[in-house]
Amino acid sequence: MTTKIKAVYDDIIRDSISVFSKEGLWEKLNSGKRLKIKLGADPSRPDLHLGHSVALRKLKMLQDLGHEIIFIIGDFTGMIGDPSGKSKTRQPLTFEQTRENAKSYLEQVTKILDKDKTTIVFNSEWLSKMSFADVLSLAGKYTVARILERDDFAKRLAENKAIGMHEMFYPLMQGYDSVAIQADIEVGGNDQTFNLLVGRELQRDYNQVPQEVITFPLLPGLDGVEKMSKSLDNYIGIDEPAETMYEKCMKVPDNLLKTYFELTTDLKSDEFLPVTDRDIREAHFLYAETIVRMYHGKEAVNGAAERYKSVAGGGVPQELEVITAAPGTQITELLVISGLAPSKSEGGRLIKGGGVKIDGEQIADFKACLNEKGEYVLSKGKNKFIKIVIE
RNA sequence: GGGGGAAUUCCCGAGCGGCCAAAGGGGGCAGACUGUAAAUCUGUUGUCACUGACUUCGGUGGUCCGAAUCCACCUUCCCCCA
Repeated sequence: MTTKIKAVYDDIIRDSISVFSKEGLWEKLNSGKRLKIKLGADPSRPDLHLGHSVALRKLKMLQDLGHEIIFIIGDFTGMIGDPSGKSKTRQPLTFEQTRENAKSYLEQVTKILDKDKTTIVFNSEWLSKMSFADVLSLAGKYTVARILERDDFAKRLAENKAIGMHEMFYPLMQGYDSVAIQADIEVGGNDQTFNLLVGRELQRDYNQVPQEVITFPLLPGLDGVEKMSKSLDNYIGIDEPAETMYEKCMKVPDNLLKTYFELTTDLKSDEFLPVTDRDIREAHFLYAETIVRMYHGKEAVNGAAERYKSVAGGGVPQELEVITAAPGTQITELLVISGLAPSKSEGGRLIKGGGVKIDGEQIADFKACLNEKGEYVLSKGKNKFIKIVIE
């Protein structure tokens, strides 16, 4: 057992950005106790992607040592709404929505984790019951100066951007979650370091053994600039179809491929480095295969690879979404119906720009219609295809 | 509590009574080139019945033949003083 613990410990130390503290982590892992390992989760619609998988894969290792993973859904904060005031469009979530989201969260998370050793809790359970006196007592444990140390607060202050009072409570609330569930370890992305450390300090204030904090690197997105996120559409979702996954894997920027191998696959460096060094394109194929195998199984790999190669060679994929329409329908309208364009104006622009094809023939006239009955393949750009049936 | 400034299309940011669907940049999309990559170059980036019409410049109401631009009130943010 000890060698197994050592292996997990070494693995975590190697792939994490920082651990507070290493000694504490080592001790707890060897204590023989079933540890409670906390991971905070976004209450809004969760679409987990490879960025999340970095931490999840480590949690799986800890699970295999027998420990319990506790996901805390931040529904209390979710019901209040977005604090930053920047994204005003974000609607506060209802109770039902948060429960619904939690279900889909669990579904996705168990693609990596063991369902039986995973618990989901909602922080409204304890946060909503706190009295004003409780809140003040919590607030009294921290100082304004220390809260302002958090770099995004510091930055916003320096740039004369607004910071809501309640926003200052977010780190405290998140930290209090650790107190409430008596977390032994908390993991998170590197950007969460401050919040995680607040939890550690608050636990001390509430006479608990402070949790060990492990932060993992943020996976850069497919754009190679921002961190991977759903809203920036630079992600590879762990729930996506094999074909989509394969295609997206091929789009990982060359200079990030090694990082992707390291953070999101089980391949050892001596398995992928020779390939990335020799032929980066070859390495992309290896990466795509590896990822598809991890999330869809071995059987899915060939189909996805074939589809990719066929489309890359200018071919049309076999299975397409089918749209039916009446004779005489304008192509711009078909673009909108099929979701290839957000509006007919945009569809018209695409046609004028030469980006729209019917059965491989570029469309020149943006007023063109499909008049004859039959089946057509409508395509936008190089890799968006829809089958149109006119009847 | 007092005084001063600001809010523009996905983002940043120009515009300060007609020539404004609104400069420029970023980002997005498409075309060329390619490895369905990067870099580069080109086009495009409110909607529709597309050489025209309609809706947009924080909100509401007003002035004017005409308002993103002027006035009033409201909302939000920033700065200075207390």
